[in-house]
Amino acid sequence: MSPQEQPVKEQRRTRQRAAVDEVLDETEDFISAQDLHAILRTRGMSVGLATVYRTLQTLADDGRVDVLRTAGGEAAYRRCARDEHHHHMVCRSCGATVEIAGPAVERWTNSVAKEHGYVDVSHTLEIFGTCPRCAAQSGGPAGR
Amino acid sequence: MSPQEQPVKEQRRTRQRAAVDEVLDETEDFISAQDLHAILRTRGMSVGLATVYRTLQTLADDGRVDVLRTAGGEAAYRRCARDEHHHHMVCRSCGATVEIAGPAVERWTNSVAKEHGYVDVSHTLEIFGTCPRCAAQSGGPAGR
DNA sequence: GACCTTTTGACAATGGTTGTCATGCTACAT
DNA sequence: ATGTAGCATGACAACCATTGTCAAAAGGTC
Repeated sequence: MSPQEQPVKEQRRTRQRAAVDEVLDETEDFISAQDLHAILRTRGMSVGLATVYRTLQTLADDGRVDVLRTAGGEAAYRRCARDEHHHHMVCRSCGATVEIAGPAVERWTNSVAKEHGYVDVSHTLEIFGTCPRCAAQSGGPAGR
Repeated sequence: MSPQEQPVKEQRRTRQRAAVDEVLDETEDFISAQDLHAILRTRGMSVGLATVYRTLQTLADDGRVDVLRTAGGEAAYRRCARDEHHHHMVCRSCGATVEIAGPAVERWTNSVAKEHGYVDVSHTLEIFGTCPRCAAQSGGPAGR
């Protein structure tokens, strides 16, 4: 309902944005602005921290990357493979991410919203767990 | 699986904790540590900000309050009415909160997790929208 | 190349949250 | 009631992610 279709404001192509884009392309899992900045530094491509923040924010606003708040309150970004709305299941130890679509959940949230008269609803849903690989490593039984 | 049942560490009862508890009891919606601290000040019950943070954190650790990260990354707390796992639908403008239980969602997340071999899963789900009252006020049609 | 805008970057500023540590208070034993 | 031990408190500094500032640099155009 009312999906303000701003055709994504035209932007200039700069070395810095290309660099951020590149890292996002190569990175499978969620990454924080700070980490991304650190990686750029490592590669010798010096980009201002503020610029990284601005670039990621712009990408997020345009829906070209997914944003996720970690438990610590930091923002993490990730290039989304699919355009439609979807969610993520993230591994607590290695960060491996699985994109998941849940039509059922979408329907459910909508019905709940309608039931209570809420309009213009959105929602966030993230699943955290331990992926098979990490589970296998850190000892099967004897949790910790 | 391994629900580390720490019987809630015994704690001393202090004036400050009682004060925080009281505010939580009276507050229907999510409230940030800062706001809670401000309220205490208003009432003349001076409690250190650090103490408010510590108290809320402890309560959250013990599962006696729900924690929610706002879009801005701030933590908001709320006494949960029900003990079992549940979610919230929060109004963007007035903060009115509805507690909702979604057995279907729980089952869905579990099946998704199992499907991908993830174990020890947890999840966060929050719904944001505009409650009927606020929707009525801020003009029906002509969004903004 | 000249020109106008957008973008960048270094750094300050902000704002929430946590750490520090001397002092205060609770709980419990005397 | 008094003493005692140790957790709790509070004032403030320290942190850390993020945002604001603004002059200098780069992109796009003519």
